[in-house]
Amino acid sequence: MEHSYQPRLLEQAIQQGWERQNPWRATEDSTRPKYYCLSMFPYPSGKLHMGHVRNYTIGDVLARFHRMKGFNVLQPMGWDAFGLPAENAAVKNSTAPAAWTYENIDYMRGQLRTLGFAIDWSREIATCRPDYYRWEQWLMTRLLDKGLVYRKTGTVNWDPVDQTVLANEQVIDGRGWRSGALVEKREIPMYYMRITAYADELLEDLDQLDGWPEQVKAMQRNWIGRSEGAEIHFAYAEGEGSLKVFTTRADTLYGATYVAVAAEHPLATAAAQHNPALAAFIEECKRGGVAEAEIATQQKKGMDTGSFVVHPLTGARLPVWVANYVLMSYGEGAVMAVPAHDQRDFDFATQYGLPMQVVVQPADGPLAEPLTEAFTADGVLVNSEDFSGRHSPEARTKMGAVLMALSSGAPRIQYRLRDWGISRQRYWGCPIPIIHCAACGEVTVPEEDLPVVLPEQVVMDGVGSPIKKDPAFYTTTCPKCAGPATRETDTMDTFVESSWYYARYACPDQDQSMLDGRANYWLPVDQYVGGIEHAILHLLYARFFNKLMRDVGLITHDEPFSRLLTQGMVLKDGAKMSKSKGNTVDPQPLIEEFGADTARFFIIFTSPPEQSLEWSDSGVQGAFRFLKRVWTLGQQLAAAGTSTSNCDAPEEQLRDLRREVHASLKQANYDMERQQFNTVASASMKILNTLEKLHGLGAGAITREGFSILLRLLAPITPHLTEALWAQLELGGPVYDAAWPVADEAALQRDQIELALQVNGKLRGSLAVAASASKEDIEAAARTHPNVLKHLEGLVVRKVVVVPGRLVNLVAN
RNA sequence: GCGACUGUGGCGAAACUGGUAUACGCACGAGACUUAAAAUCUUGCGCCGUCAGGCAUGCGGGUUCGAGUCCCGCCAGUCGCACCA
Repeated sequence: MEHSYQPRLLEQAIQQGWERQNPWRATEDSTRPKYYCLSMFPYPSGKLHMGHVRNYTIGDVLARFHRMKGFNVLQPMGWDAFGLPAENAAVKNSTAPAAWTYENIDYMRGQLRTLGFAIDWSREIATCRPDYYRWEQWLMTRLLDKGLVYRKTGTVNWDPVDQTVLANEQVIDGRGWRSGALVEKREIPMYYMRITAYADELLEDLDQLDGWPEQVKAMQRNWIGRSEGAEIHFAYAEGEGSLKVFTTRADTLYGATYVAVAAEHPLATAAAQHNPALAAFIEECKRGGVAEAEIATQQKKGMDTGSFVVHPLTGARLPVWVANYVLMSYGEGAVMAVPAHDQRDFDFATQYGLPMQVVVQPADGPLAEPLTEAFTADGVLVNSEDFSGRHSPEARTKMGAVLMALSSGAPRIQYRLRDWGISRQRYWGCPIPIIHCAACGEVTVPEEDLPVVLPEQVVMDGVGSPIKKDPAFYTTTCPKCAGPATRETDTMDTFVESSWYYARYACPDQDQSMLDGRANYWLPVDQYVGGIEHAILHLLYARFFNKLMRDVGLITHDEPFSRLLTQGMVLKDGAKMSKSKGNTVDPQPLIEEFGADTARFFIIFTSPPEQSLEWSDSGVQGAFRFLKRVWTLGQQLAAAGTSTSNCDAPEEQLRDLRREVHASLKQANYDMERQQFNTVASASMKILNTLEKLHGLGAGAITREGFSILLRLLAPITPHLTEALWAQLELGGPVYDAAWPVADEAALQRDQIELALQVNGKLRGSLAVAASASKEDIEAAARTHPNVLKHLEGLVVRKVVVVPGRLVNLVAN
């Protein structure tokens, strides 16, 4: 009597066994290579979505695979628990963000356990707990002392109706999401982290990240955006001082016909004081949000300020324009405009009838004027006094030297990367450990007073942050002078918590310091798994924090993540799953109906990890069908008992089938190493197809051998099913500790091989030859093949290409 | 707008370094078992053509004996753009 496959009961029983033995608990062990496998921790939004299931399944496959390969594996889990959605939910449901968050964590933890991940839960972290965030406050005070955190004004989205700062996602088509009011830009004081001080190192160390996808490294390089150029000073025509611009094209300096500044530039502000039209235009530029995509796609507009600056070499008076395409946040917030050699300047100059001057000609002859577009390539200089006749790169170098001699500029390296603004005017975040004292100014909270605890029993009314209205929180005394003082009421960007959690997992119970020696054992993370959407910000900030922690002496390595796997999105009907589109699939009912193993297998099988995954209910059925077949064959083998025969089958048919099993295993091992898990799942399906044939032929030992391979191959993907069958077949120990299978090379040997036969690259037949056949033998056999002879009729063979083991191609004309 | 990526049957996809395109599944067709259905099993399945054969990897070129794979130019879609996480 066969038992049917009942995943719910089976999985619960297996999980209870794991909870008793706790095999995922990791401890430092110098005798084995360590493998720290980390998946990006979730925001506790309420319940798991398919993206989480996919992310953690991929991580779990890697963790379990490496355990079977003999590594000392750590796979932790935690909660990125601060953030905006908790505040929104609190306003909507009249609950406190903390209570909502803890409830979600409890529910989602239960879901993760149901999925059977090999997680060391003793290391669980929630970033909203004071025992976690106190250490980030501690680090912040160190960084303030080192000058790596500083205060300046920054631009935010301001909702004039709700009187509140909006996140970019809360700005929809230039309007506040609740009030519908037109959003304005507003300057407020904020704290910044000096990530630009590490720009060069963040850029250069990308080269040592061999285990990262090239595309992610390329995105980070572009984001950092190092460019070599020059700073050029244009003296004000009236009054003292000069306007600084940065350019990578100093060679085009003689072609500058005007300069343009951002609306927020001091020069624009000054000029607007006695020019109402200009003031109105600047106000217009300040409308709209701060998102770069919005700014970059808006129509280019500008206005003459009426002021002039002086060209540092020619002495010409150049008009100063305000232009909305100039970004205050990049360089000096001002550009020299060279319409003939910069497309944006060309478009702007064309629109406003500003002059153009060609100063660079292409090597192959002069440009046809008037220009129809800017000539932006390097070339030979003209109309540039002493510089005429020089090539662009040479001219750039010389220009830097000449400007320096005139004190009108200097060569300079500029980054696109800006310092990281970490202040948020929100409640549900880590308090910034600073006290403002009328007498002493800005004072960091002393170490013994940390953590600055965020009160959790609050009422969210949707208007402003509770701690900004709570004297019990913000009223304090100055640590320096003991006089009355107020606490900073802004909280930190939640990217701060996620920038160092990977290190804290090594020693989550440490209450005397941020990290201890265990961090140097486990770090760097050997494999990091997460969504491609984090390719730039999170991963750059985490790399930055690693270097900060290194430089305060907490850890020794330079980079946090040795290998990175960026998993694709989960789609339904070709679109990202989202509540608004109504195309979500809840993992919970799926697991209840088919079990975690089916969900895991479907996710692994359906797409390679880095690509998007198209959800398919019938695909889930297919996965379930496959696991049922594995179960059924397992029951039959268990009933048959151990075979007395051996695997050295004399019959050719059995030898061929056994070869198929080992060939699939060999391919699967290759695919496992290159993290192409979908074809590992395919290979396991092929092996099952073959094993069913072998079982039908009564080949007991070969089938049993193949089945033990199949169970181990599937163990990382479907751990419950394989654990149960492994025990039932008495294969020894738990399958999670079984040795990873390796193909038997002897089984892969073959005497005869099939070659493809081509004439002029077209397939004309196939040829069976001895595996040992020489090129000459193969060519001779190919020339006598009837279909080949037919296609060679009237032609002379000019060349024969033999690709060993693959094909023979006769080239004839 | 800028940066990065993706595009192969009706669908998800495979083809590792250029070497027999469509493995493995899904859906669908036919059959078996069944009173029936579900489940399960067997079998067929890129397109055109009666065959011979021809045409097919988003579109247009190129390199090569040979291109899904390499190069150039387009088109479409996806992700990121600094306060969503």
